[in-house]
Amino acid sequence: MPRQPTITLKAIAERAGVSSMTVSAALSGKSGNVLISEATRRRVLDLAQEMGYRPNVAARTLVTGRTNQIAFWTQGVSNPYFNAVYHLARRDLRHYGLGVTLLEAGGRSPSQPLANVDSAVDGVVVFDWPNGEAALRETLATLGLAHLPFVGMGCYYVAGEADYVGVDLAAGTRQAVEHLYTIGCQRIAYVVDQGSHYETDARWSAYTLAVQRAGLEPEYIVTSVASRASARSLVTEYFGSYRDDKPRPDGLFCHNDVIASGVYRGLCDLGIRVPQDVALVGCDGIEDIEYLERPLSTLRQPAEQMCALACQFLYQRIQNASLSPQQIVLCPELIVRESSSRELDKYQDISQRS
Amino acid sequence: MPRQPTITLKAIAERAGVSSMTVSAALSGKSGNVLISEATRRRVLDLAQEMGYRPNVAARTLVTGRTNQIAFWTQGVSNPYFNAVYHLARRDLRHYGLGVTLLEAGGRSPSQPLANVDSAVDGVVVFDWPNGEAALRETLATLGLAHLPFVGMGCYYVAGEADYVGVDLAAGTRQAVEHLYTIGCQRIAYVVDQGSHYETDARWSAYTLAVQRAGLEPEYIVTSVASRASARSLVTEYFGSYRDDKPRPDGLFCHNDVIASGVYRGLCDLGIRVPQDVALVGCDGIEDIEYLERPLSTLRQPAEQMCALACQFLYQRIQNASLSPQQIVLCPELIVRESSSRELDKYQDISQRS
DNA sequence: GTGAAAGCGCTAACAA
DNA sequence: TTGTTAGCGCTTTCAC
Repeated sequence: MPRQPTITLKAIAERAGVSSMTVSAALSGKSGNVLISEATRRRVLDLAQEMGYRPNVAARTLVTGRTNQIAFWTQGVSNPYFNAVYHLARRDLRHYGLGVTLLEAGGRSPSQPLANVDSAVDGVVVFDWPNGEAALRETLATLGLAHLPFVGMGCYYVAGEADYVGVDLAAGTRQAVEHLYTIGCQRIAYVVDQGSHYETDARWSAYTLAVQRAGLEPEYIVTSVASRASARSLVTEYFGSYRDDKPRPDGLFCHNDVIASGVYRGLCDLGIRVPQDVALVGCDGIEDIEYLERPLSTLRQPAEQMCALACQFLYQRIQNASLSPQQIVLCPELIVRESSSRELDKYQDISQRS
Repeated sequence: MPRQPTITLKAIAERAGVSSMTVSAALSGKSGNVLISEATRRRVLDLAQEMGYRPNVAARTLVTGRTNQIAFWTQGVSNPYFNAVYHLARRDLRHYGLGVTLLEAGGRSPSQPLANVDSAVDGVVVFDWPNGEAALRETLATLGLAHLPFVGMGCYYVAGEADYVGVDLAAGTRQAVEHLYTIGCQRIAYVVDQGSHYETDARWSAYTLAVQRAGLEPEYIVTSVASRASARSLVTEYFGSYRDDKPRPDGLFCHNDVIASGVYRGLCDLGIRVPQDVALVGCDGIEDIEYLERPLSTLRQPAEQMCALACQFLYQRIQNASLSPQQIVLCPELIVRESSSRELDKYQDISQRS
């Protein structure tokens, strides 16, 4: 690789007739005990501009020990909600001058990615990590990163020593179930995928409780993976096997919106009407479920606020490791759209228009 | 920041009773002229494992001049198709031991991001860059990165000296238009956003030509931005203002699937039936348009193959800068779904079922 | 205000 | 097969 003629501090220093240290100080605008005269600063700045100087990040990192890179640690990458959150966090971190490296933790332990190509980072944003703080710290320790600042973010959170921004899906789920009950659903099921460790999920327990409190029987519809296709075929199978004389769910709360949209399609396949025959509520708040012929209700997570706070917490901790833990829990918002609207008559009309 | 006790090569060397250079060679498995005995190698490897050694990437980069990081350069980040492509490329590059830094070029010149926090990279994947190779090289030169290897990828490509993997949307667009014509559309319009420099876009010109060749009049429906919301409101306005006695488009080819799904929703709003009243074809092949009540036809881009080839080309160029340019053009695939199906009778039935 | 010297952790060259 | 030396480009410390 033809390494192109690198413009170093020294090169600028020579042309400016000063030492390379002076150039460094001038460029970095140090307000420490080192002061550079306005004249030299200008001269150096102009020269750097003119010569097209670009600092060597590796050299700087080597001596300062700071990379200005943050790892964004996630379980999976194939969900629109993840992408929305990821890009929000990227933007927030950029405001702090921090770049982002995406870390996809295959299974429960992301040791592989962290240990690999991914360059060193100054901190980690841990998104929707379901295994608790202890396990997280242990994993980090295994990687020799015990002291690496991190912030938890998302719907899994437990009180601990770490900074986190939680989202209280239990409260939201309760709301969603009550909503379904209120509009008249008598058999409310929960659609979830196996991979979601769903027995320890706040949605699962909150759903179970809420349904029981309403005097109904919980019913779990479990698909193998959290994909649209999988949810669709599951629904076709599950609902397709019902006879007319047997009761079937008339309200579905879905673990997330991707599942919900697969479920919706599955119901379409069977000619089951939403919301008249089955009402549907998803979770997350991804954009595309709003654009279905029958827009889906959802439990919208406060992604913007969550990211903003988490990035702020992390930035502050990087600046000052001895800060006391910052922990906050946000609430999702139940967005009621046509898929679970009580004004059934209205939709009866519309569905007959064609 | 309490810098934790770093495990360096030297530390391992001392414990192993060898020089740090030996350790370096043993760990990197050098097959060059430097050979390490199997015994020392084992000892060093075990020790490194035991002490939890993690190489200092910055130091390595400083001396080798290689970061093993690739910049993924894109125009915008808010499109599901982009996300799909991005993650595909990430995976492909990881196979080559390369990490990825996402570079979002705000306007036409991404100088800002490249010059900023983003660490140095060994190469660039340029995705759907509409401004041509010359402009690209110029931009790189401005940044002092004239010799940085890059590969172009996507639907904008022109013959030149650079490696690229193109997608021939002109051919695909022709197919799409002909398809719409074949199923009986007599007034086929093109829905596009202003930001897409659409007059220089292959889709635009191919659409225009194909429509004219069919003896029809081109009609451009132009929205301000490429968002679902914008497309939806545009359609509501555009079609809402038509009287029954005036002809209106009965076939729409959309610049991309995001626009298509907004258009679809807008048509729903107006009670216009798809495909009976208006047939719809999008472009890209994002997943969620397959899950609408009326799945959308689309011009599916060969994202997997495109990414695989582009990453391969880039990797090879990084290894060997003097390779002759590798250029290839792939074809999109027209996927016909219900939104433009000719079996209108069938859908007539379905739409009356409720 | 500025400069000189040292060194971050690693690898490339050469010598042994 | 292994060790020695040098240096990547930058910042930090301390002396001037």
